[in-house]
Amino acid sequence: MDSLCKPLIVVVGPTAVGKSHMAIPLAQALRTDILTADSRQVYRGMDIGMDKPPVEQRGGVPHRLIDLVEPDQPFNVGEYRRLALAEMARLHQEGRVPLMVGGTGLYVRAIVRGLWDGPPADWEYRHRLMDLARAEGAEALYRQLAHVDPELAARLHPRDEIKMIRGLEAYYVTGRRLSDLHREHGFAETPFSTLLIGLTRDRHELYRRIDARVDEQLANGLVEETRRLLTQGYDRHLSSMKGLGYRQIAGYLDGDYPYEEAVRLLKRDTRHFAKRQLTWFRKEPGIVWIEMHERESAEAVVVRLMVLVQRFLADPTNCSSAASAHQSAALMAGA
RNA sequence: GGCGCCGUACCCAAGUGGCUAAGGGAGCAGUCUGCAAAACUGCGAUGCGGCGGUUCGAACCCGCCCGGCGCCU
Repeated sequence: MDSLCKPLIVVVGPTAVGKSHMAIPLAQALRTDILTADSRQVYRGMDIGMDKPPVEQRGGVPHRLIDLVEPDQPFNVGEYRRLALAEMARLHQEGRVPLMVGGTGLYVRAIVRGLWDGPPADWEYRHRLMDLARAEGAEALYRQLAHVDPELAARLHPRDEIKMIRGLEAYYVTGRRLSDLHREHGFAETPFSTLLIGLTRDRHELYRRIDARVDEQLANGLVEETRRLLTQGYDRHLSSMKGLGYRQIAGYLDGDYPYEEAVRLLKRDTRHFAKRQLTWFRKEPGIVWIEMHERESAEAVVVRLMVLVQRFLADPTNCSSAASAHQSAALMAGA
């Protein structure tokens, strides 16, 4: 079993571009599940803010890799990858092509190009480093890192605590330099035969959609959801609560600023996020881009997606198993 | 038509004769291998409504013109 017999279809794009909307008919046609690649939808009870499509809008398509942990439980790429690989193995076993959909670039990359097989987070050690940074400033971390891994230190900004801590942690746990370990891995794995589709649209149009979606989230009860989470004891410094929506609304609920300001900040921060996603995906190799327009119907975009998918499945170098041929036929009939 | 106030970047705005025209907002560009919706980094005026003048030197003073606002007729 080499990667050539493990096809994978991935749909990426910035938030609010319309990924879910496009993915559901595609999943239906492929008779497969949607594997969400979203670092935020893994938290249970965080629905409105994380834009999980409500069950009644999922068209009967099972959504995997969401609602995995409580908001105060740690989660990370490694965990995601383990669970995602298990889901994909299952689907391949059943002769189906997994359809991954999401906006977390790192998670997608860890699936498509693999992940350095390093140690998981050592939180005890991290907290020690965080305390050090708080007491003596980030420069203290930088000095340590420059000592054990000068190459990594040279590449990081002296204020970038998170990445400096990871570098120190890797050295602490493995005794080797993270810069060496990364170089050895190089994101060079090819575990799957992948079709990577990127959805994009005009920036102004995207920003308009973001503004509109934030208004929708608020109308759907984002404030109440945030209040509920805070009441349940999930406080603002949790990684999950620092996600878009909860962070800004919690600020309002705590009296840091008025409601209107929270809304303004949420819209702005979501625009910034979408921009960063585009920056990430822009340099990710192998993405086939589909530019969406307001004037074009969702159905028309789905047809364009289907054409790419059909061509991919029909290519015998990707996978010529009977199952996928069957899927391909179903797709043709549906399109 | 007369008088007064104002005109500095996409927006707000400091500067009222002498270092390279503050600052904020918005925006743009980027980094990323186990917290990634996080975290972190970089970037706007050879120019102050326009044209002349005064001065060694003008966003700043003077004149005319253009535009905006207010009051008067």
